[in-house]
Amino acid sequence: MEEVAAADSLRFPFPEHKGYLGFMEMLDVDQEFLSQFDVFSTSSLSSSLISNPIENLEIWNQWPTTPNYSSSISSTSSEIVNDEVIEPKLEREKKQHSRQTLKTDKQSKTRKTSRKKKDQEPRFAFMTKSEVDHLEDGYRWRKYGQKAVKNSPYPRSYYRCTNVACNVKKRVERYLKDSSIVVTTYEGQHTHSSPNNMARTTFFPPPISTALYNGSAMFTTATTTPSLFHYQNGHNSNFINHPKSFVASSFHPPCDVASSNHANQFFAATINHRLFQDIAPFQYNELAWRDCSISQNPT
DNA sequence: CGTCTTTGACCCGCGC
DNA sequence: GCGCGGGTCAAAGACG
Repeated sequence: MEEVAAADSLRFPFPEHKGYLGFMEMLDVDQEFLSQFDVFSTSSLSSSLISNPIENLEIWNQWPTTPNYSSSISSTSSEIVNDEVIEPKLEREKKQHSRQTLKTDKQSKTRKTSRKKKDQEPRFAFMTKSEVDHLEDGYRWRKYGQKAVKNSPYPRSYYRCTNVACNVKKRVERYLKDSSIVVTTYEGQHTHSSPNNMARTTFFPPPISTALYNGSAMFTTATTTPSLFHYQNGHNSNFINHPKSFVASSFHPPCDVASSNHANQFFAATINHRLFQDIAPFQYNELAWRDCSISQNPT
C-alpha cells in the first residue's frame, strides 16, 4: 500500500471543481480522455445496451441478482458445481447426518435473527480491472463464504469486516462478460475508521487509474500497483492521485452513503441513464448501485 | 496458537 | 407446496 498523501497534494485533473463535477459539467468531459482506458473503449460497446436504454435500466435494477437465464446448466442441487462432481452422494449424506446431530436450536435461532430482509442495507458496487480478486481497500476482511454463480465459471466470494462492531459485507466476483474485471459490491456502513489510522479516510476503491461514477454505479479501471483513492467524509470530495485519473461525478464510498445529504441530492440529479450513456457509453453499465433508497429518495 | 480460508450444509426468499 | 438459487454458518484445515 502506498503512503497516504494529504488530500490537498493529490493530483486531480479538474482542480477548479474541487474534486467533484456537476452533471452539466460531466457533459464537457473530453471523450479522448476516456478513450485512453480500455473500459471506456467504444470498440467494446454492446449495441443492445445502447439501443435499449429502458431495458438496460431494468438490468440495472436487477443487478447484482443473477439474471434468470432461460438456458440451464446440467447441475442439480449441489451435486455438480462448475462441471465438477464434488463428492459421492453417500459421503455427503453421511456428513449431513453428523452435522445435523451437532446442530443446536440456538444455532438455528441465531441464523434466523441474523438474517436480515433482503436488500435492507445500502449497496455500492464497482468494477475494477484487476488480476487480483480481493482488492485492498484499507479494511480487514474475513472471508465467510464462496458460492458458484449460476451460468458462470467464476465463483462469488463473501467477505465480512473483521471489526466485531461493524457489519459491513462485500461480495467479490468476476464479471461474466470479461473475466479480467472484478465486480465488488459493498453492503452497509463501516462503524469505524480503517485500521491504517487514517481517521475517516480510506483507500477506496483499490488499484485505480480511472474512476467514473454515474449516479448509480462506480466504474473503475485498475493498475497493477495500488494507487490511492482518497475521500473526505461529508465534504463531497474526491481525489485520485493518478495523473490520468478522471472523476465524472461526486462519489461516496459505502460508509458515507447514508450520511451525506448533499451527495444524495446529487445522485438523484444524475441518475438519468440515457444521458450518462451519451457521455460515456461502454458495455459495463449493467452494474448498479442497487436498491439504495437514498439515491431514489433524496432528502 | 491465532488468524484466515475452504467448503458442504443449511436457511430463506421467491418464482412457478 | 416445491424447487431453485443466493446468502450464511461453522468445522476443519492451512498458514505464518
